[in-house]
Amino acid sequence: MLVAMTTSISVPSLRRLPLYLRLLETWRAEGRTQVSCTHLADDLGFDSTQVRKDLAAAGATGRPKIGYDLQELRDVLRRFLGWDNPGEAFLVGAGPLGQALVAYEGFAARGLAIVAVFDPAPAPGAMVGGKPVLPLTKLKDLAGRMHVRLGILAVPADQALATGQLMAGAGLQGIWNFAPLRLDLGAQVVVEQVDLAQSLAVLSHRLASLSNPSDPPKSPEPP
Amino acid sequence: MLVAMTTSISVPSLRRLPLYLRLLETWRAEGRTQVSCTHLADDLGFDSTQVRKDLAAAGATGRPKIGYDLQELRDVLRRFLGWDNPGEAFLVGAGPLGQALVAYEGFAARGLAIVAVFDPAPAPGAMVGGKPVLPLTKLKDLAGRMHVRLGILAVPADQALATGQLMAGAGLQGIWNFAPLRLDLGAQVVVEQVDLAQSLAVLSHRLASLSNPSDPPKSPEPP
DNA sequence: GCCGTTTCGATATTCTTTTATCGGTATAAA
DNA sequence: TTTATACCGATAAAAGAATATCGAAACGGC
Ligand SMILES: NC(=O)c1ccc[n+]([C@@H]2O[C@H](COP(=O)([O-])OP(=O)(O)OC[C@H]3O[C@@H](n4cnc5c(N)ncnc54)[C@H](O)[C@@H]3O)[C@@H](O)[C@H]2O)c1
Ligand SMILES: NC(=O)c1ccc[n+]([C@@H]2O[C@H](COP(=O)([O-])OP(=O)(O)OC[C@H]3O[C@@H](n4cnc5c(N)ncnc54)[C@H](O)[C@@H]3O)[C@@H](O)[C@H]2O)c1
Repeated sequence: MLVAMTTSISVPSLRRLPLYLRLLETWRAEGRTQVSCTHLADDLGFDSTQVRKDLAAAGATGRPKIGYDLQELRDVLRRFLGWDNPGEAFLVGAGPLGQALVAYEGFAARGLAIVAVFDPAPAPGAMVGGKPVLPLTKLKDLAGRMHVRLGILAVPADQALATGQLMAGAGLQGIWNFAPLRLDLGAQVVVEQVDLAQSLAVLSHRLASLSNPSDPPKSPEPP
Repeated sequence: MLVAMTTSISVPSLRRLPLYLRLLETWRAEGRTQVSCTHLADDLGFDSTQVRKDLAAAGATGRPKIGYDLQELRDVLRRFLGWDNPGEAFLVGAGPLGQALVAYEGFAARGLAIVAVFDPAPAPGAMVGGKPVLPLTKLKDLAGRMHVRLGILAVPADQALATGQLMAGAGLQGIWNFAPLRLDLGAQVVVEQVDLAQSLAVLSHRLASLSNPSDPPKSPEPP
């Protein structure tokens, strides 16, 4: 067992870990066995010290001159994120977004397996991504029997709160919420919000200030 | 014309603006005409000072005791983000995710209109979300004639760089990239990354440290 | 075996972001 | 009018994160 961490990792650091992991997978496929913070930082445009801090926060340890063992670093990061063993998840909401999520094969590498799809009143025999669509009424029973902890919420915004409460009541401990709505389900349930509007806001504003350069976001003009 | 800002808004602030805007739209539908930072902060779990700063950075101005005029605040925020007039965008990649994005009606309220869909070799007459799917070869010509500035990139990761370069070459100034890959298209093109893995990492780690509480993320125990 | 180079790990500094505090203003009730 | 209250705006302090600096360790070449 690993020694307990004294300090918690910051959210910005946490969000960078998948970027490192992705690069590691690429390099592993190319046959490399060693990596250094410098390489990771160069490739991602970060500072090498920052990368080293992030990796250290995740529990990775390297050796001077050598760097990190690629395989070991990958395993440490995956274990730290809980991506080493497949976590089973329920998808609630079989709309276009839900269908895209079920079809996405990238989740497998992130320790996520969608094991059931729910919708309020599915047509009998309805399938999404090769999986049958089950009525919401079966959610609680199945969650209990399958010991599923994670739910993906992809229902219309006006249904999201009620559906989220239903999922929490069914015993799901984490909810990945794609509805554009802040969910408060109490301290027992971990809610992570996916908000495209936030990302779009950054892009829109940069684009707007590009054509209307009253507010230069970053002017790299050497003096 | 507004007076030029001396200081740029921070990305965290920028990302919070859509949350305010969403709440404002809700309250506007309920008939409210005035809002205060306190209300916004309470509803979102933020600090009221932080909200006030964000709104000020966006150019909004309120009045003591009164708060902000809801309609005016909404307009200021939308104008600041460039969401007041519909920006036209091309969608490249008509896979499941692309189809979900085309079908999404929430973009209209964020000043985004997908006006054309592209794929490498669409079947003749192929339609997605009521729009014809055009071959990639037509992208450059159409982008020039329609003066489209924004592209949404939803192609497989191994195609993303080449496709992104194609889009940049066609004159698109902003690219909203959904492929799990860091795109570097030079300083001319604004690239905003949508990375579900980053969001999932936060959720996974919180969920993992929930069942293995060696690293309590936040322990709100009053002394 | 010695030396230069590379890279980790730790510490320190700077920058950014968040939170707290205070003063002033407008409204409504007394 | 006076007074209480709610709120904005500005300034200051604190916390947090990014960047810079330094020492130590290990490998390869001489
Ligand atoms: N489609 C996108 O690209 C996109 C982008 C960003 C955010 N979102 C958000 O994701 C959510 C889903 O998007 P969508 O386009 O698939 O929406 P949608 O409205 O087209 O489909 C929602 C699905 O949920 C089902 N549903 C309705 N009520 C339900 C309930 N109470 N419990 C379970 N299922 C229920 C519906 O039957 C439907 O199949 C929405 O909140 C949307 O705002 C979507
Ligand atoms: N589906 C999801 O839920 C999801 C989630 C996160 C990220 N993503 C990412 O979004 C992207 C698209 O996802 P998807 O599930 O729709 O992928 P997909 O592979 O199923 O579909 C991609 C589409 O792009 C088209 N395409 C292929 N090469 C192209 C090219 N050179 N130019 C233009 N179009 C091309 C294909 O014909 C196909 O229609 C992928 O990079 C994926 O990793 C998807």
